[in-house]
Amino acid sequence: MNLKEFSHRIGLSPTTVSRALNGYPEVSERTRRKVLESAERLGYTPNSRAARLATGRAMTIGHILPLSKEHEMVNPIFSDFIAGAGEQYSKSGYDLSLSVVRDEDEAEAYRDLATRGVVDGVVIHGPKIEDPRIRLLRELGLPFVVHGRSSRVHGEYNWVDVNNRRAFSRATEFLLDLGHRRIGLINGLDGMDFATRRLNGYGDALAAGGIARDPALVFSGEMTENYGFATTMQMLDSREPPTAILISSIIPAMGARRALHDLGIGLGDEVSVVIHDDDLSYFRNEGDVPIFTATRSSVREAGRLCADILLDTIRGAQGEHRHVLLEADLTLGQSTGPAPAMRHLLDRDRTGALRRPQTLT
Amino acid sequence: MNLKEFSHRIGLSPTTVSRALNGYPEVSERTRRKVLESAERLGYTPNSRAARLATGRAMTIGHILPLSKEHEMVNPIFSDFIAGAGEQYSKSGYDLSLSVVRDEDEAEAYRDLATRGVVDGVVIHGPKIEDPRIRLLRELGLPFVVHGRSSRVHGEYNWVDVNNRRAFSRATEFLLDLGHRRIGLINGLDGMDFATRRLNGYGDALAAGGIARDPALVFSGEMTENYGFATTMQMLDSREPPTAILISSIIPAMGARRALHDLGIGLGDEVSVVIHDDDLSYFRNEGDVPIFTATRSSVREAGRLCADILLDTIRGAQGEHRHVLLEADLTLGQSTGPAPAMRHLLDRDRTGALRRPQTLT
DNA sequence: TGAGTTTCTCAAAGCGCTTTGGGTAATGCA
DNA sequence: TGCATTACCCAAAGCGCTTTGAGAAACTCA
Repeated sequence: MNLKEFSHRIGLSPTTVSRALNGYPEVSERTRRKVLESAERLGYTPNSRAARLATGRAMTIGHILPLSKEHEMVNPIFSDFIAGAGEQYSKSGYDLSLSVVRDEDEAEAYRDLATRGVVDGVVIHGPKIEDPRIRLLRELGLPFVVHGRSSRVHGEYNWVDVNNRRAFSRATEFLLDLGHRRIGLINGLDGMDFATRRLNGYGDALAAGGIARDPALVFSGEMTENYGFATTMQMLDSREPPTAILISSIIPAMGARRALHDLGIGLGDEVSVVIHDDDLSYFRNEGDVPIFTATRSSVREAGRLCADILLDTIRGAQGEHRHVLLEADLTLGQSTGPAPAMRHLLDRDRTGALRRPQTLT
Repeated sequence: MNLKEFSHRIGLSPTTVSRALNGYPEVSERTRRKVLESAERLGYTPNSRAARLATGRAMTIGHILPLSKEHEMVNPIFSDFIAGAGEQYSKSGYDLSLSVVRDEDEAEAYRDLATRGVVDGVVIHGPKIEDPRIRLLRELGLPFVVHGRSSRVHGEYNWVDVNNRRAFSRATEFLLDLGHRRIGLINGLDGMDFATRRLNGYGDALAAGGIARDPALVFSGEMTENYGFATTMQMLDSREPPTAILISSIIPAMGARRALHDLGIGLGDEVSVVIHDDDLSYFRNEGDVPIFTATRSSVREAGRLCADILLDTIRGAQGEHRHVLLEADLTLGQSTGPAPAMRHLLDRDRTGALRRPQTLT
């Protein structure tokens, strides 16, 4: 049923019905109630395609998911972020459009969304240093918000980010305080802005502690379980293995744990691990004492915040740009302990003795 | 720039331009080429909002992601499925619309998509036994495809599913052949169709092997890492622990492995594990010898297939329904070995001796 | 060359909504 | 009661495309 027929049936003009449905003040409350109720009863819902053409608004937010040919990876945090953002869109009557494209087509995809007029704004995921998408979207005049930030980009833009530098410097400091001197870093892909900030945070703390950075202890790569396994193996197999490792996500941390177990090295005992925990719904680092000591920041919450900011921007809060910098809290888990100071003097115990919950506070 | 202006600029009528762009035969190849090239040069792209209204097609496929209040979980396979499906949509010029809703609002969400006319078809995720969504979509007359199947639903519909029953009976048989007699099952949520089929496959094989099913060895729940950990702990802590465990996904399998390690029980040695592996991009069960023995079926491929079928249906292949039943291949990994036949006679070795790669074939 | 075909092009009528710019009925006030 | 307000309601003109029905131009072929 369309508006014409519906309004005719209930004895009103299309104008009045449209106004009633869209909350315009020119219609009496009594009429509005009547219209709403009749719509419910007769099962009338306005056709969005027509409304979108008439208003010029798409009532849709775009997200682009680029897949590279080499590592055909979907970022595991993507689904939780989307869940958070999508929740907010629904509340505001917006739809979410997801475009899956090859990464070399990404710029074209944004351009396409803009000129086809199918979205009112977009979210930029996984910004790199000096990310070209920001400039592109400015040119296109399409509202956007960045999940993360992009260093070396001039000018203001909307973003929601975790204080990655601070989180990783804190985590490193914490390990230093425990007496660790050789600390590994299993980081995200090189060039990703967040990875750079984390590396800087790690560097800050080491420098403050008067410790030279050892390139052999720093890794960057796609954050898979196997990546965590392989890098941990490599580090521990070296002449001077670390006594502690920082890991950028819980997924490679699972791999790191596997490596430790395979080598019969006690986690939180012989080797300490601190992770960054995005609080993924299917992979919670929880329990009375969480498995991992972690800097935590919910990516789903970040999704909600991004959505709110973007919707505000679209609804006319022109001019000023909005930023949210989330501080990650450091939560103590079972994966950290004092550095085994005498370790290099002892024969390594490879029986994989049971790790006991820590009593540190 | 709109069609009117563009066509005027290049000295043609809007009709001709539209036909040229949409591949109608009434326009000469020379003209078409000229139009396409001019569009490229002048940066003209048709406004999709207008096209959608005019054609009555939304050129969009809907996916609904329900979140329940209790376990606010996003299925970890969701992103990979979407990546597969989205790839196909892009190729065919379709958009993907994702609605995040509370699960009690799910039916309403489908109804809404249909009456608002914003999608041409939808994909049903995670069907339950006798899933009401199938009937609803039939009533709404909205084309759909189910990722999975729904038992006890009458009549035909499009679906793509893994042969879960066969996969799990094979996996169970495999364990029986290795001499295991007490086999646990860590399954998906009760009521999910796939979980039921897997349970049946497990039951089939046990029955064929003349083994009684022990309820204490069967678990169902949301497939998180912690769930795998907790259930494994519980089983192994019992009077008669299993010597082998079947696990419905690699995520709880990570938890199971953690439990085994915490207890100092050798994986693939004292306790064998077979998983179902959805071949998630960030969680590959790979290596020369994969970590886990697994029944594998790529969920991303399932996404592609669902998309293809749905697009075909929308483009008019009326009448016959299409089904794809994927067979999962059983790949041997390091997590299985012969049942420790004498195990109950011996004092359990809790030193967590290093597991060595198996030589089984 | 001219009739019959084929090829290309066009004007105009929708698609189903929103929104402008009046109009009419109801209300308030003297 | 009469006039000015206010509260409602309506007809009609878009939004930018697609598509129909028909006309003009360009070819055939004898």
